[in-house]
Amino acid sequence: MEKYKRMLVEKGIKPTFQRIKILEYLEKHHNHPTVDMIYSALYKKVPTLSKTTVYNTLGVLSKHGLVSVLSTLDSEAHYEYNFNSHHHFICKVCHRIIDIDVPCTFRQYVEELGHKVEEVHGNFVGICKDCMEKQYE
Amino acid sequence: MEKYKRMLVEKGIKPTFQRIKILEYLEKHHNHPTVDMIYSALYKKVPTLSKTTVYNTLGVLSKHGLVSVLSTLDSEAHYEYNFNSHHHFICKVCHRIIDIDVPCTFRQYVEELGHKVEEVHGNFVGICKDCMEKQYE
DNA sequence: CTATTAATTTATAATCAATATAAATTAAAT
DNA sequence: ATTTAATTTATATTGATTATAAATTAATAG
Repeated sequence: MEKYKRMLVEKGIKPTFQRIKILEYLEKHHNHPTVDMIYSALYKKVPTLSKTTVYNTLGVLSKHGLVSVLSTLDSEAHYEYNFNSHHHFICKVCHRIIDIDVPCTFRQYVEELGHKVEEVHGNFVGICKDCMEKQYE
Repeated sequence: MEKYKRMLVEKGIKPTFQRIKILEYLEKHHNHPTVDMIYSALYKKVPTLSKTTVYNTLGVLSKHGLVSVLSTLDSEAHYEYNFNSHHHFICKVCHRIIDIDVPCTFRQYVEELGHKVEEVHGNFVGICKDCMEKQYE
């Protein structure tokens, strides 16, 4: 709790119970959750929680760079804790999102074109290893 | 017209007037349009066109690999004609999507992890050159 | 410690892109 | 020319997100 409270205060965000719990959830679960997943998971521990608060909090956290919104083609937005820069593999079969730890090699090139790059989103879309293997069982 | 008709027939898609016009629009306009943009542009020439048809057609075309859906954080989906593989720069200020002609260097690495890669989406998000220059005028 | 003020949370309603449905139209094939 | 199947269209519905306003909570001053 204290850890997350400090992180929020450092960014100038009022550390409410709900915000602490949502930030904690995202830091501990690297499952790229949707609003609904976060809400369902925290509802047990924070029974008064409302979905609007999850939306609001994710907005605040991402505005301050603590979390990122992923660029997926899913109808629901997926979020992740901003622990380091990496790419994603999105499986068309099981819909899992898998972290791919490669750096972006073109950021500087794009900056040299005159654009200011603030975020890099790299997605590989296809069929993940597990689903490929299941096809041949 | 004939060119687009042939492309559709080759893919086994029935070449209706609406589909030909939508494919033609996408091949000629590299503005990464939304459904609404396509509908508004074609409405003049195809007055009976309905938005549902634009949705359906884009679904058919992307299923057959003629067009791609972009991974943006926008509420509306953006489409593009599949002329070659490239990345995108998305401007937070003017919301333009700019083609960035760089290849993806990690596709093979991801394949080696055991995942089957079918699409690669690379997005740089930030402030484009034009908007950066306008800030200092 | 209490009261005041401002911010946050919550419940509810509204929005809007996308999809589902079914009737009307068109195209393909005999 | 007729039948059949596919496509288009109009309409209704869905569902994620946002807007609004009331209730609650947190921060601050007295």
